[in-house]
Amino acid sequence: MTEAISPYTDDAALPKAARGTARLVTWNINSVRLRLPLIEKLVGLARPDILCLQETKCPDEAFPADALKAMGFVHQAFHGMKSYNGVAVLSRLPITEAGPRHHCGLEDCRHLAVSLPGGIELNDVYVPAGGDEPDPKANPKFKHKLDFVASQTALWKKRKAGRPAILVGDLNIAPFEADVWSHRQLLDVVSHTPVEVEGLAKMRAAHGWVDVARARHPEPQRLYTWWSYRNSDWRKSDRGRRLDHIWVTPDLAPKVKGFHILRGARDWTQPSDHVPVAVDIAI
DNA sequence: ATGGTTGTTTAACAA
Repeated sequence: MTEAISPYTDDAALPKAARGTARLVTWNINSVRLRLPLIEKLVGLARPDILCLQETKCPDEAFPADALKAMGFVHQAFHGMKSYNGVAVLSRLPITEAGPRHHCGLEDCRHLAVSLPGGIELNDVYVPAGGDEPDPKANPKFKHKLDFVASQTALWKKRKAGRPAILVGDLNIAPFEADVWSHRQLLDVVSHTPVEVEGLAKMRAAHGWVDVARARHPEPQRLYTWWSYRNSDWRKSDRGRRLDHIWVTPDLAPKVKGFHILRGARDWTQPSDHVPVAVDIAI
């Protein structure tokens, strides 16, 4: 399963999905309404069968369902709110919503679970960013982040193993040293602190999740999916982090036939600060 | 060390 080649693609270099696979793309879109043209561009380039979005920033009654149907996503599940958060699963394949939406006693639109044909459960997750101060006592947003990850851990621990499942999304944690531009300089920066990394490791272990990116591209290969808006030249400084993840249950790992980080999207007009991440699975 | 940018909504707030 290991590949020495880079999973990064710029616009022209993205291969078609392998025969007999479905292509699933996850993307923190940072406003679905503002970036509809970018979704259209992604669809033309990558032809995803399923597109999982985070940070749609859009209440359900204002969700651009018709425009996305016109792009071929006739099956949709979305769960949004005003201004913040929001997740959506857009699909060419039939989906039915199944599973919990709420965590930490909040209805803050960070998790959607759907069933795919064949009974695979797909989870679209948006973990809280956690604010600036990595101290749960001083910073309620960081506490919420840790609590949310713990809630996910409890959920996956009690879920029966053996059923094929996929978990994707913006988990807002870069778990390994090669997932950030400087391990040493980010040890105290929310997204890469030891307590978050440990929390995410527990969540992963709770269901035997396979981290697709790292299974195919082990350390020390550096992998990022997010580059801050606050760098004048993101490509030159390359101060990225791997915050967006695709996890599969062990039975699905051998069915993963392709994995791509669409880095070129960071240079599109009015880009998201996250880029799309794609996986091709024989399902 | 600090500040750097973006989106939603309109001066903060979150990321």
